[in-house]
Amino acid sequence: MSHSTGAPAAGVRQARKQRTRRALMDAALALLEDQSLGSLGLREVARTAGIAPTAFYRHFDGVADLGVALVDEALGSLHGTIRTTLTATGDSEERIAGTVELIGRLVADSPAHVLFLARERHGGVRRVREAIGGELDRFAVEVADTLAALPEGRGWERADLLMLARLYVDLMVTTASALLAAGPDPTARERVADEARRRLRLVTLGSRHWLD
Amino acid sequence: MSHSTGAPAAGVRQARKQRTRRALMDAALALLEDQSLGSLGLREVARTAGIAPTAFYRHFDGVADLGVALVDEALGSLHGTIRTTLTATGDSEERIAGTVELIGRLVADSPAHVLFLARERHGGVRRVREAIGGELDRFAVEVADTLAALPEGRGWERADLLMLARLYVDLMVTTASALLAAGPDPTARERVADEARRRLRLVTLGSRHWLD
DNA sequence: TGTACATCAGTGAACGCGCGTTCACTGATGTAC
DNA sequence: TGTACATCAGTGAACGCGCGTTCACTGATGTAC
Repeated sequence: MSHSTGAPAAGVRQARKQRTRRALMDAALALLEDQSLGSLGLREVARTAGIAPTAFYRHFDGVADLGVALVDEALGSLHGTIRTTLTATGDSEERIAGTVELIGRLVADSPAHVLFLARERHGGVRRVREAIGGELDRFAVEVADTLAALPEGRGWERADLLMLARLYVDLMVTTASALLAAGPDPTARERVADEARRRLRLVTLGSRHWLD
Repeated sequence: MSHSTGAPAAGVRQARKQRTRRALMDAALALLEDQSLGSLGLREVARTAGIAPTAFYRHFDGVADLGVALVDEALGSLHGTIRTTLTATGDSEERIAGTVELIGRLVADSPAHVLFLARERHGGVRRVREAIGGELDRFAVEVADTLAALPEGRGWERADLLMLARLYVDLMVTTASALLAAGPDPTARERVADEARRRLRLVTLGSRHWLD
């Protein structure tokens, strides 16, 4: 039986390595639920992942390096998503609701990643802090570009568009973090979402009168 | 000479204890410049403060306890200050400038405290995180009360006032943190201050049309 | 297909080190008379 | 003011422990022929 079919042949080793790497990142995310990256131990992560401490080095230089990989994973896939939401048809109230829903889904789907980002954005590990800052900056630039292409962005100076985009990004990060802090209680979550929509409404209102 | 004047008599011991406590907190603040509270060691702090590790326990239960004391110190004195700025006479543009200046002064006067707050606000030590959250909440309530008493606050619902107050608090924290990240370069600092003023202008603009 | 050799992810022992916490102590400060 | 006792901030030795990193290794997977 075992030798009958044309097996995938190559890549078994590579696939196993990927699985171990995944296990290390998942273990780290779980442990980071109640501590910060700076206090996360290499042995602790390896133990949780079920491998020997020394095998850690086959995947990462150290814990900070793993942290940077987590940043890529958490924010790398996000870029396209927000553009879709912002350019969705409908009035601004609908787009606001869509944005808050998007954040809600993000937090529901990958709570550990979101917590990690909120915690390490100003955390004690420089390389990770800078990686997050860089990603969020690039993200803000994309939002600014999207806004520039919308009718609402007509006549805006670039600096103002960037300011608005960064404000939106900060609001989104704050909302995500507040949603996490609210815990699993639906009432508390709805309260956070409601406040987030009010904030977005206020900012949208301000931007509508920016050129007055 | 040494026995001539009526010396303070009592309180020498207490004064010395206070000085050691101060030294511990200063040592911690210095060490927290490039790490987070969760990875800060008791021995490390004691060593930097110049006392034996065991003496630490005469002042704090542990590093988390010291962290809570730092939160009180950093935010406890702040409450009165912002009310003065918000109720200052002048148009909104002047009050915006005053607020950003206030934050600038705060960051210039106690950079270590501000960095500590930004870092531990979402940090890995629950007690400290909750202490900061509680202080900022109380702070937002004060801002909301102040806004309610201003002519601009007429006719606002309480929930909206609180939303606006919390938004202002978040903007201030974000600005303080961005100022720190900008480093000592005056040009970079001015760029951050400029963006902060733009943000406040936008939010003020939105609030002016909130009741339309 | 079968064989011989190369690669390399994961192992386990070993190292020196700094950690948090305990304990009995010291000696200056405080207090009662 | 002087004396005798109490308080208590800070000391220093000692403990067991988990840490990050090194090293030579194993054995399954990959490759060349």
